[in-house]
Amino acid sequence: MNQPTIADVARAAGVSVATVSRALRGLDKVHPETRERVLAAASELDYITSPTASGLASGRTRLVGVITPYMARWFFVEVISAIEKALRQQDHHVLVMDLERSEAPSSRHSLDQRTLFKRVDGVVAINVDMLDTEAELVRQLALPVVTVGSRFDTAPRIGIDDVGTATLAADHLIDLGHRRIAYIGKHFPGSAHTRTPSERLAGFRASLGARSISVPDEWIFESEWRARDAFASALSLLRAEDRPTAILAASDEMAIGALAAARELGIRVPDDLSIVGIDDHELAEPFGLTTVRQNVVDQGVAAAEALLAQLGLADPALAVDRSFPVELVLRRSTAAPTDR
Amino acid sequence: MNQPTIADVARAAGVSVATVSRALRGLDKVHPETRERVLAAASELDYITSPTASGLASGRTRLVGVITPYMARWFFVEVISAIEKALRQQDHHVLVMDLERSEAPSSRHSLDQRTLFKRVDGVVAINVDMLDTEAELVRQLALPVVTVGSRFDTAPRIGIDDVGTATLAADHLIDLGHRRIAYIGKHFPGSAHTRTPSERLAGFRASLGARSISVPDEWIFESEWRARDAFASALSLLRAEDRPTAILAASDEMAIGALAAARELGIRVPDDLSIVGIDDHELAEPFGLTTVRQNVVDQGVAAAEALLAQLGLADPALAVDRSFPVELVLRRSTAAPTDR
DNA sequence: TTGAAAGCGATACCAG
DNA sequence: CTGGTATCGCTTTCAA
Repeated sequence: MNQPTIADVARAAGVSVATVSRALRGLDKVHPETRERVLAAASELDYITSPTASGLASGRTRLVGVITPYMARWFFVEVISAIEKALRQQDHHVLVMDLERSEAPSSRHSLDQRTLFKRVDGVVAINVDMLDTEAELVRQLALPVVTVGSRFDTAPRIGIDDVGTATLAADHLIDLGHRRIAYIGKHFPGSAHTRTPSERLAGFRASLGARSISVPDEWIFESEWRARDAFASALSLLRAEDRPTAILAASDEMAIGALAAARELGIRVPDDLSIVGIDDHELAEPFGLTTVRQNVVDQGVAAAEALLAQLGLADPALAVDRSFPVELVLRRSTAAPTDR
Repeated sequence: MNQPTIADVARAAGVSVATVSRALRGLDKVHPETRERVLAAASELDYITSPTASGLASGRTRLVGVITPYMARWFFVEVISAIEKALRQQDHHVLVMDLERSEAPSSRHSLDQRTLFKRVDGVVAINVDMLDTEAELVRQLALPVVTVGSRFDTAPRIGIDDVGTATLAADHLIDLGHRRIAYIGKHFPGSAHTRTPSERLAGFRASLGARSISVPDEWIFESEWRARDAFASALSLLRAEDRPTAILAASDEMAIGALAAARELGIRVPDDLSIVGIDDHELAEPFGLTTVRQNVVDQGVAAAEALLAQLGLADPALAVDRSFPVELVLRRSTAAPTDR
């Protein structure tokens, strides 16, 4: 079945294509009665505007690029999903660009013109540190940008206070009486995702520093932000003769890995070891993990709004930095250290 | 900076736009020397074909719609990520359409013409049962389709043998000596995702039936396929006076929920209870979960290939059903039942 | 092998 | 408020 074009609608409604275009897009300066007739004809014919044609003519594709260092991780997929749903409500679609290079986890793919030019109206960058060439490209294309977590030029940044979040978690451990605290989640050099990891580590250090508590370097673990790697780190940490009484993991996925490691070694949580995470991942509750909760959906929606605002499709006041609150959630993985 | 158009390249190379178009797309009937000149001019100018214009003229958008009942779940995000990467290598992009309706988990969004018409060249449907209207629409638009898991008309279907997979897991429990086995993961009526759940349940029943083992209805749990819900189900199951010696969870996420429930109740795994899952989720290894492994990346790549094949961009022989092997992975969550 | 020109299906400016 | 028409940038006959 051949799809009808705007000309068909015009003919059916007895008006010009120009009028159809206006009527359909809800522009003013169209007589209500005329609009009525156009709408009727359009729905009668099952007419749908061709995105390609309208894109070519208007220069807007209604497509938004979402750039991410990896998509298959809790925070990332949750936020992408929220962005996608929010944008779809405004008739926009998401083009995911996963920079992860499975063959070589520490390096990553880069963006090129082909990916961006005329393809998308704007970009949401989720916790990616743009390469110089990418940044240059984005600036050159003058694409509206919103970031989640990381920073880019003066683009609106949506996120949480990562330093404060980690401080909150560390303070909790200290308040319980812990003084021997390890940290899992320092980023690898050359990672595509560095801002959040380094800020959380900074928050951890700030908290301990404020109470003059010191941490040996071997207790600060570089780790990919996922359970598997944290599991390995925690295993080696907990097998050592001299082990900490508490672990702060920079994400719940890592905290759960640490939990599994403790379980593996027969170390009781929280009796022998306290573990605190950050995120409030779906598994945190079933596993009784104490954590600092952040609301990812809110952040995704905010990112979508900030982008739409820059596209002139939402209140311009929404195109600003927004920092969302976090909250300590006490469960059963933390307790006062046992004297020994 | 204004982006150069095909006319600029033509001028620079001293040929017509038609020739530029051919040369750039690698069509034959272009003199090697001419092509050389065109390519040089194009790269000199940093020329990039406008996807919108080329889309309008050719009718191909190089966009593929990926339809999914939810994107923020292990299997789904992993397969989407694989599809996206595979397609990007062929210069195609993915438009994710997440049908999940957060307000009302049991219902879902539906696709409409706006989403599909002229927007995408083809569709990959991941475990979605299409509504009649959607199916009708897709047929009407004559869009190439590939499915992962579920079925659609005669479209190539990529997946595993779900019945056999569940049978394999159940057989393992039975072989260990279990006769009192519960199942978590029956789908809710009205769910958007039914085929895999019902096939796995069928596999479970087939396995037990073959040995004349019966299961009380209360031991078959309806559950959303995620840890949280399985946790709740397992809790009520394990609190009962009369409880099973083993649980088969239709996915690892649910198995992990069950693991947490056992831990919560002080039930030892595998001593007092065996748990087996399906998937080989990232957390399966750290938690020592016995499971049936499926390779999701392979399936994603295969789906991308099957779609590209239908678009004439890959070996036509790839546009066929493909069933991938699964494998039982023994870990520490299963053992012979203890007499009592 | 190459070029000229007719679309592709809208948008948006300029008149009326 | 409505219509005519140039334009967006490329693809694709049709001729040469």
